[in-house]
Amino acid sequence: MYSTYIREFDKNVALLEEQSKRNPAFGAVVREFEASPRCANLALKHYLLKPVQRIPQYQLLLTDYLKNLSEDSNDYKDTQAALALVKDVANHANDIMKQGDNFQKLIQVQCSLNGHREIVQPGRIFLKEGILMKLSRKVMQPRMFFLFNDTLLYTTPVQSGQYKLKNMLSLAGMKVSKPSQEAYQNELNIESVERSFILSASSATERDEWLEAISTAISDYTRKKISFISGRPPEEVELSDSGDSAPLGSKAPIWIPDPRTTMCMICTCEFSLTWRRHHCRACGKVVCQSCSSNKHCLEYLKNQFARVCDQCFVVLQQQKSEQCLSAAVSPGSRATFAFSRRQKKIPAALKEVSANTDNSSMSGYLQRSKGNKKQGKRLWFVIKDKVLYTYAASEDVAALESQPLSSTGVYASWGTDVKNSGRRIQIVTDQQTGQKIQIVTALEPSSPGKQQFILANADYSPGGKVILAKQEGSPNKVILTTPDGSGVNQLLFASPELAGQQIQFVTEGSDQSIVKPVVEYCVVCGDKASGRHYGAVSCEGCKGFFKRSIRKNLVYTCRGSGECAINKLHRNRCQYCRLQRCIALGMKQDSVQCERKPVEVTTREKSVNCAASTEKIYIRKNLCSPLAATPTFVSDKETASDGVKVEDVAVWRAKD
Amino acid sequence: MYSTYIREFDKNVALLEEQSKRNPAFGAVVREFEASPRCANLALKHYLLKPVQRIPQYQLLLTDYLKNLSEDSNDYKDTQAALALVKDVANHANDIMKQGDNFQKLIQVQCSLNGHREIVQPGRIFLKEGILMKLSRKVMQPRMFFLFNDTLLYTTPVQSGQYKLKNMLSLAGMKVSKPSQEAYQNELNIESVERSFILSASSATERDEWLEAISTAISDYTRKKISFISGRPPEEVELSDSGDSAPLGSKAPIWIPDPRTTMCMICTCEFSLTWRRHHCRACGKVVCQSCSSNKHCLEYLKNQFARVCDQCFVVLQQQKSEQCLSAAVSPGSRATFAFSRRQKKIPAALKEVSANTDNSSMSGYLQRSKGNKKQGKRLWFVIKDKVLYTYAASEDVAALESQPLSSTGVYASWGTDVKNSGRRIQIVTDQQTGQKIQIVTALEPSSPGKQQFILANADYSPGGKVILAKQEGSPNKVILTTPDGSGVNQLLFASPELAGQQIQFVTEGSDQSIVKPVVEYCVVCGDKASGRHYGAVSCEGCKGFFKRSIRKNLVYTCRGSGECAINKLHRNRCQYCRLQRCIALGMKQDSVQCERKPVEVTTREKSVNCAASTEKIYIRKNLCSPLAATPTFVSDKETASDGVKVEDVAVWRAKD
DNA sequence: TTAGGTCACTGTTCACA
DNA sequence: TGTGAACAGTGACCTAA
Repeated sequence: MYSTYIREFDKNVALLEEQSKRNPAFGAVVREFEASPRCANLALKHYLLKPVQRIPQYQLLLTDYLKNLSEDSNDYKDTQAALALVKDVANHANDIMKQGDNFQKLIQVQCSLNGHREIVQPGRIFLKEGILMKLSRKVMQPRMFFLFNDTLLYTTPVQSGQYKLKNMLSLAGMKVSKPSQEAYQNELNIESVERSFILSASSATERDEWLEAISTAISDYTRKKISFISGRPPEEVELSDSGDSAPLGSKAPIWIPDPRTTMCMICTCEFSLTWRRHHCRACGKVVCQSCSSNKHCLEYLKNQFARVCDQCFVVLQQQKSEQCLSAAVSPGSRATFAFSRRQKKIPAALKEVSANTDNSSMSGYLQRSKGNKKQGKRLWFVIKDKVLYTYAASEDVAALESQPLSSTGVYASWGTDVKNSGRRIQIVTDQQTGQKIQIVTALEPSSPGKQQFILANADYSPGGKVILAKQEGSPNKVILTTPDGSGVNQLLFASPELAGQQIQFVTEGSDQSIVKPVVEYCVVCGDKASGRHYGAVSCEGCKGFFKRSIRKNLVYTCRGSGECAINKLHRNRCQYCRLQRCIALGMKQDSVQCERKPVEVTTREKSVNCAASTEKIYIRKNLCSPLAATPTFVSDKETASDGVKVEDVAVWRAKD
Repeated sequence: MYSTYIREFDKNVALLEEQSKRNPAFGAVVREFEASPRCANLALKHYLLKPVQRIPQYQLLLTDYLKNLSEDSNDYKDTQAALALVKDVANHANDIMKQGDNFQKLIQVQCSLNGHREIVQPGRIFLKEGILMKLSRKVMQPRMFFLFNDTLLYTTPVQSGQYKLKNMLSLAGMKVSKPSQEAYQNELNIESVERSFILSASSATERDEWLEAISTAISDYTRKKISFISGRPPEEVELSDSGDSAPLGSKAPIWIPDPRTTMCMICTCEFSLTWRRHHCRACGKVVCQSCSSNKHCLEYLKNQFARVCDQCFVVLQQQKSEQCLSAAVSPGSRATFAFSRRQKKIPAALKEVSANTDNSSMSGYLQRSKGNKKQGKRLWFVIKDKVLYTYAASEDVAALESQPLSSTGVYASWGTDVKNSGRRIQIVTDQQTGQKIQIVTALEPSSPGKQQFILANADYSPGGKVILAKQEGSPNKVILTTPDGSGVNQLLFASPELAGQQIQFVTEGSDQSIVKPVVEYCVVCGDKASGRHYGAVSCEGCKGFFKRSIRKNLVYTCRGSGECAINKLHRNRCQYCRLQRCIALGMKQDSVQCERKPVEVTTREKSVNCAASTEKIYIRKNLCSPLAATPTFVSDKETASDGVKVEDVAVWRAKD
């Protein structure tokens, strides 16, 4: 059914279009349907294509899923089995498709031969046909040849479209060759067990094509025959790929905007909504948002940042990293970096540069990780003249200026591995603004029992320096001094474990009154609570969840038995149980107020705009192409040469 | 090659044998060879069979090997892979073999049909052929039938082995059946889209065979078609229409939680994220959010509301509507309703019931449309004993109780079309709680210049009734009386325009000198006042609001038409109207003093803000967002629009 | 009395997933 | 489009002018 569907797709889409035109009422209904929200701005044709896309999509998805699945996972085996199944189906469909075409051709050949000869044979594949002139006794006679994977039919044209079979030449033992004399550039020799002849094509090109086709067929056939009889596998053929050695991003990509696909070319996810479609600015592929969450500077864009797909991102990072190392050798040069939004640590490359170059500047997005929090805000970092600046976004660079470090009201945070790294970048945040950040140089501990860090000011003036010192025996305390000793403060940790995290600066006198952090935990999920919300001590997450649930009057269902564990990690797994727990633990529905914003006209407006965008037109327009029908399958070279782009389509091979 | 080899095997072995006999010398060589030690006493044909045996043999060996291999073994994975490979090959060969036979058959059929018809189609499988007698006008005529997996060919025999194609009957929509009368045991009926006939087989057995074959083919085809189109695996259960007459929702559905599909089973949209997957609680189908936007009470859930798909929703509504009408006929029974979330008007059914039944109760979600506002909040309404209650959600029903109408502190609101409808449901809100709502019956104006409405109490006792009357000439005034005349109140509108909106009840005696009730209420919102603030009796909320607004010199905008109702419940909805009302009702801006604490230790940051507060800084994060951009605010500098985060810089100005 | 301030607890926002 | 960290607004309660 799958292959039949594909086979008839062209015809059916054409029919739909024709009828839509011919019958205005019908056309209107179709358009109306397409305009309905459920169509998500896609044309009906598009949905007709869905069943075709499904199988390759499943295969890709499962492959990808399996790749990311640990072998211990419960799903692993099932996924493997599923993949095998889908592959089977895909292969089967592919086989059927190919065989369908092939059989059709075989039948056609068989019918065009005078006298019933069984040309149709399982395993026989049609390869090429054409008229060649047979040279005999200086007389040229037209002969029709049909090349199959196991045999060459030698026939004489008799009447329009009919041929008389003269010989079935087995490819076993056949030889083809050019004439020894270069002058006969249209000729080729065929020697077979049954008979041999000299043939002339209409052109040198045609001759070469025949030569190529026949000799390939012979060698394939021979190889298979040998392997079949001997039981050994045939020798591997090298798959050479012509390497384009230009670095990625140096040239504008040839966009691959196949409008027919609604699939991300990396993860194969469906993006029914146009806004989820993106182009990788490096390779041009159509990708979804999550497969192109990174930006990278691209050479051809004058090192401006642009969305790239995850695959290109890795390559680009690698390229830049290499560039950067060479930049590090020659100080004064400028390198620009991009880091993944999800990147949590300072990349090695950045460390490298900052250690080696004194005057060079660099910048990039980094995650600020504060204390023991997993993830901080993504900020734009600039290192310039030993000062590290951060900005909310790269565009802010001009707007903000660095300010000298103040010794009061300052929070310092560092990683737990500080003591291991003699000299590394540290970030100190001005508590008041939360914005300006100065570079801190951590010095080698001057004595074994003492750790010391210098918070340096931008101008490195003595007045701007602050020394953080830690002493053995008092794990909760860190001394904060200015180099001239004018100001001495104590750093009091709530507990020794916090040493590696966050420290609060208090003045000398307030030693006794240790700031006790009253950390409360969410009664629903155990996450850190942000206060009492709707009647229960809870975290921001559960607060928001409860509010949304009540506001929208949502009713959830549990996929399990209504006993799902709700904890920080799994609270999002079951909304039903989470809400149950919220209510059970005292959250009051009455406490949720109604929305403050009464009107939400804007969303409608937005969607209208969206619908009017070019992308919709784009999709439709291109679907009209007659080629649109045969996308998912690339059965063999001839189909591919028909103009279907191979790259953007799921390709798999049938085994022979 | 494998399959070709198998195909030809018999022929070749026969050939070998024949030639051995016919040509004694050849026979002798063969025998000699077979006698040689290398043949190990096996005949040549045994060795010819080897290549055929090889694949199944490999499969058996590998299966056995794997069985005896521990999973830790190095070979385990390789063996698994090898086995998969060999199985593939075997299956492939098998397929090819089968298909070969099938194609041969298809070709044969095609050739036996007069006129070239493309019978050979990939995926088409030959199933059965034979002559059946066609009964028409009591004349029996022989007809040749060819059954395929997707179609039934209906042909007339013309000459030896040739047939004339009369119809290609698609199996889609075809039905076969036995005649109703048992006497016709050789007959069967075929009904198809194209045509139908009564056929007679040569025997009861043959008839049954045909019946079986065709019906199996039909169900297979239908199943495949459904599964192909829907992307779901075919259901195990027969798709018979045999009416399961139990009403929808009376039983828990058999869930159809097929994890493989990413498609909504109604609109076939793709949902790549699991949260978009829903189950219809009535039929169990996996559906998307938009195809299950409605909830309906389900019998098996004790009439609790649960998400149902759009299809079920329609059916359930229909069911309920029928139930309800019968309920209306027999008062005292209870009917429960559900209305679409998007439904904005009271459904006809609800009106019907409320008009006809006195004691029946009903409930459902309705949009409350107030005054000239387009859309209000969606609330759960319950009509019980002529009283209309509203709740935020259906779950609240148990939590709230109706309270008798109080004549003090009550706001009434009605639609502007009141005078046009002689009798309709009106809603009166208790200002204090904003929750309890009583039914109001609007009576036909007793006299042209007089409008009268009755606010009925829950028990319909005379004491509970209040009559609202409006008189020509005094648009700002509405008389409020009890039927017995014991209490007469005046309804004073702030202005005539408010007539359709909000009215405040004051007691009769307070006409001239308004008697202050013990409890004072905020003139702005009607909440309990905490005293006189900035010149007006107001609550803490409005006090604080006014203070903040003046201090920060905030300018708000109304998203409506500047006539938002300001009451306790909704005062936060529109800051613009709230402030307007504050000013209109006498709050003096001059009474707001400057901030008292200019900050000491706490913050340098705050002092910055404070200094700027004279310049009236207001921070709005979402200024960048096009949605939030409101015309009243003017950003101070052009730099702000440059993509710089505006939060730190934006200055908001009053428009005048 | 009626200003002011405080801060727990509402609300909304939006990057991210 | 749900989530939740972050931030903005509200108002009950308190102090003090």
